[in-house]
Amino acid sequence: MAPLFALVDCNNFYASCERVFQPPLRGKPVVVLSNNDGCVIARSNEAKALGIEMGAPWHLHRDQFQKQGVIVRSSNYTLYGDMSGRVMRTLANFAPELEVYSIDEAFLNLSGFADPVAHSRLLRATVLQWTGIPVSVGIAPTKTLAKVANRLAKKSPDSCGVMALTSEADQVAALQRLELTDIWGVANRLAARLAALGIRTPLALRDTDPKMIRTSFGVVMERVVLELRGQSCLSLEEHSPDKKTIMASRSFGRTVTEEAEMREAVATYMSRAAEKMRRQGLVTASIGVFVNTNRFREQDAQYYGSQTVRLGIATADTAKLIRAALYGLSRIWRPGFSYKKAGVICLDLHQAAKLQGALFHQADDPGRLELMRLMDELNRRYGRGSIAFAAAGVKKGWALRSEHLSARYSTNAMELLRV
DNA sequence: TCTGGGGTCCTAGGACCC
DNA sequence: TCTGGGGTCCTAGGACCC
Repeated sequence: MAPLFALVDCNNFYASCERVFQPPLRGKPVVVLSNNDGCVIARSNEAKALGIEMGAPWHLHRDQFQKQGVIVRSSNYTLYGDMSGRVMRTLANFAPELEVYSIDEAFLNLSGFADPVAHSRLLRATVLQWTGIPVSVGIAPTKTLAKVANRLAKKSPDSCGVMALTSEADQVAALQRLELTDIWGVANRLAARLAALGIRTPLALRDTDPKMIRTSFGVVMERVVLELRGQSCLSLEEHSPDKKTIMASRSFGRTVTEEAEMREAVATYMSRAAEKMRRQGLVTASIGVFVNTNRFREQDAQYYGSQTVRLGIATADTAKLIRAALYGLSRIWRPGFSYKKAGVICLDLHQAAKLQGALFHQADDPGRLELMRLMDELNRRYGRGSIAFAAAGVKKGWALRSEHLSARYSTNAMELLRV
């Protein structure tokens, strides 16, 4: 069956969430600000009409907003996460397969539906009724074209929030109404490089030889071209894969100059990240710590420090991770700078459940420590990659100790050592 | 004698997304 | 004084192995 995707996108999501709980905000220009009330991260249509840009720093616009009667809200991510869940659960009633793409977007598989437009109108009305959130729907044979359709559904008042691009003629007409940077996967840098080759519009990109694009821009851009032509390269991903990294970072409301204060901040971020990690059933054997100064203050001395710390044993234990993070911080801390931001990243995440031997949870057990010592000895004596363990597809030292220290392999370890 | 070439791993950096 | 917080994927190049 020919693929047919619908992209459902919540309109001005954070601003719409605020309105659900404060109906008087309806019809008024509303903006939502980032952490520390730094900059604008969501705008109602009325705010957009006033020319307020995404990312506009609040401190530069505070007076203007006041004059224009713009209503300003600090962000409330718990609320938005909860509202997102309600929207997604509602959408799940409208398609056999659903991919939650972001907090405010989902792809639906509508292939085989007799009247996808009517279906999407019903979907739209239901989501509004059940959650109070207005959405737009774009329908097309590829995800990239569904994105295009969605954008046009938002732009065209007469579409009533649903736009389908099923025929090639419709697709061509739609692409003519957009800029290159409106295309999913094309931002300023790539648009500039494309323009240098004379490719200045979405239609021109669509009509460029994909092989040539692949040579000059790589496989990602080649897929964009094919998808614009109606050839589906990106499939629906129903099950979101495990995270590969987890980050916790913040900009400070004011600058930090004392190491003690920075240590406190890093410890807080680390415990936050560890919490996230445990909630997702993951562990890490490697974390990154970074600090940096305020890049907007060009008159200040700039510094960006980062350090990766390997733990040896994968864990989600907050205390162990904090110790490691503070060690990392001590390596990169330089006195004399005004720090603006810091954070930690959990790298190379693994599912705790898949790690055999429960080594990670009982690393203090003498028997297990002995086995680990044996494994280290093996590594030293035979070299990495030369023993049976490596043949099992083990990539890293710590993984060798973790994933393959089951009963089966530990027996082999003893035998190898006797040789 | 023949001094190649494929494969993997790691890191850094670039580009994109919401 | 004041400018967000997350993520993903790809590529290039060097080290190393066989």
